[in-house]
Parts: sequence; structure tokens; C-alpha cells
Amino acid sequence: MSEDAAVRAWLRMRSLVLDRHDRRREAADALGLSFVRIKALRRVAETPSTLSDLADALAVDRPYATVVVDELQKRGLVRREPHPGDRRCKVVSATEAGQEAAAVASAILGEPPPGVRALPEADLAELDRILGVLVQDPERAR
Amino acid sequence: MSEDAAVRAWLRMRSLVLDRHDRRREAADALGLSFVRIKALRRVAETPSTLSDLADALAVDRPYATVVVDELQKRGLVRREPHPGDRRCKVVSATEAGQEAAAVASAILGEPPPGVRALPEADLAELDRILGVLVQDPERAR
DNA sequence: GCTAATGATTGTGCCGATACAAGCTTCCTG
DNA sequence: CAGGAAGCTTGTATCGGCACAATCATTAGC
Repeated sequence: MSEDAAVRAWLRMRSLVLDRHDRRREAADALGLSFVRIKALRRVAETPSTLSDLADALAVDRPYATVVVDELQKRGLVRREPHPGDRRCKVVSATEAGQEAAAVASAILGEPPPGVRALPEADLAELDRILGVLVQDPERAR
Repeated sequence: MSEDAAVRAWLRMRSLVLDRHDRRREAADALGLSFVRIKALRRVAETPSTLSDLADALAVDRPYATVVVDELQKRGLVRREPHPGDRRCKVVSATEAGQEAAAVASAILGEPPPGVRALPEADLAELDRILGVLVQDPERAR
């Protein structure tokens, strides 16, 4: 029973994010950047990180992370800075322009489906709260 | 205020589906099929459809839908049948093997993150109910 | 100080994702 | 029936995604 609710809820969430309201293409068109690059940009705009960390966050291998950052850097959206304390690392962070671009992306990707805004106040609060629990969940165990 | 909750809830949902619990790769590996192909397979397994409809559902152009179906057919997962009533159309449906493969995919993709199952009964019910409203929402308007 | 781990980069290469153009069959409408 | 619309297929071509292997720079452990 609750088994079913869990699966059903999950499938619904997936459907919403992946099918009914997937605006990734839109964001990609708006910025002229591919999905991964946008994800990388948004990530470093929020928390500057080393190439390795970024690679992990994007779930790609390190060499590819380098390529992605190269591209972003070529466009002046991010910069590489030496890591204080470990000269092997480079810390990637967003430039001014990068922050702006990231904001544009977030505006597009963060815009919820109309139905969400149309929700009764109470439902919205509930939804938000429960999702908050879920994203926090130390389910680092994959 | 509720503005923020809507955006936040949406971002959380996205994060959950796209980052924290994205098992698409896993499904792809398990079946030896790419994302789009799996999506196509699951779709026709549930509701047989014409190539055009499928193309729309996948958000790809028709020629590509043909390619995707070709591949699935070559593997014996789907079959093309003449559309009764319109001989221009082919109706694509899953074979026995296709149904099984689709079930495997669904088992992987439908498995919710552990946190969902760990939710208090009441929260889970709420979540499910609210998401039900959202997916139903005639937000066909993109 | 030497050797092994860690991090970044470069070079190579393959495959999936698609779009676009063109052609064929079938259907519909005048 | 003629002409055009609708649906499928084939052919062509480009591009992004991304892994792998090898290389160089640093750091860390013995």
C-alpha cells in the first residue's frame, strides 16, 4: 500500500521533471551551452570547486570536466584559480558574466510548472517541507 | 513568500530527480539501450502508438523516431503493425520480450529514493496526493 | 629523497542524439 | 481523377557526451 504510494509518487515526480516540464533545452538555447556545461556553471556559481569535485558533482570523469571548464572559461564565464594550500588543484569559480549567465539559467530552470504556483497555500507548504526532508536525506548511499 | 516556496519546492524536486537519484544510466546499462530508446520502449509498452505520436511523446522529429524504433525492433522488443483504418500509419507495440524489458526498466526507474519510503505514512500520502494534482494539471500549456 | 597517490591536462576516438532533405505510399478533398 | 496533405523511411551530416590512456605537476608517506 504505502509501497505503491512511494512508487507512484516517485514516478509522478519524474514525469513532472523529465517530461512535462523539462526546460533544459530552453536553458541550453538561451545560453548557447549544453546541459552539462550549464550544470557545471550553476554549480561553480554557487560553490567554487576544484576540477575533481566538479567532475564528481557532474558524474563525469575528470578529463571531461577539464574540457567542460575549458569551454566555460573560453567564454569568460568561469576562471581557474590556484588552490591555496595545494598547488595541484585549480579552483574553478564563476566570473561576473558567469554569475549572470547562471542566474539566467536558474531563472529558466527554477521556474516551476504553473500547477505548483496554483496549489493551495497549505499544499504548497507541505510539498516544500516534505521535499526538503527528502533532499536532505543522507541517502548518500546510492 | 509562497513564491519562494514554489521555486524552492521545484528546485528540490529537480535536484532529487536529476541529481540525487538519477538511475537512468543504470537502466541504460541494464538493458543495453540508450535513454531515448528506453523511454520509447516504456511508452509503447504502455500504450502502442504510431510513429508520429511516439515522435511527439519523445520530443524528437519523426525520422529519428523511425531510427529508434528500428533499433528496438531489431532487438525484438517492439513490432510494427499496420494501422487498421489508415495504411499510412504503423502502430508500434511491445513484444513479449519488450514488455519484460520495459518492466525491468520500470523497476529500476520507478524505485524511489530511500528517503521516500522512509517518510511517515501521512507525509507520503500527502506527497503522493499533491503530485497527483500536479501531473494531472492541464498544464498542457507549456 | 624516493616512490606512490592525487590532481589536471591533452589527445584520441567512438557512439548516441538529432536535425534536415528527399522520396515513397496512402489518404483526403475538390 | 488530380493535387496536395499526412505518415513513414532512408540518407546525410553534425555535434555533444564522455570514456580511456598517457603525461605532467604536486604532494604525501616511508
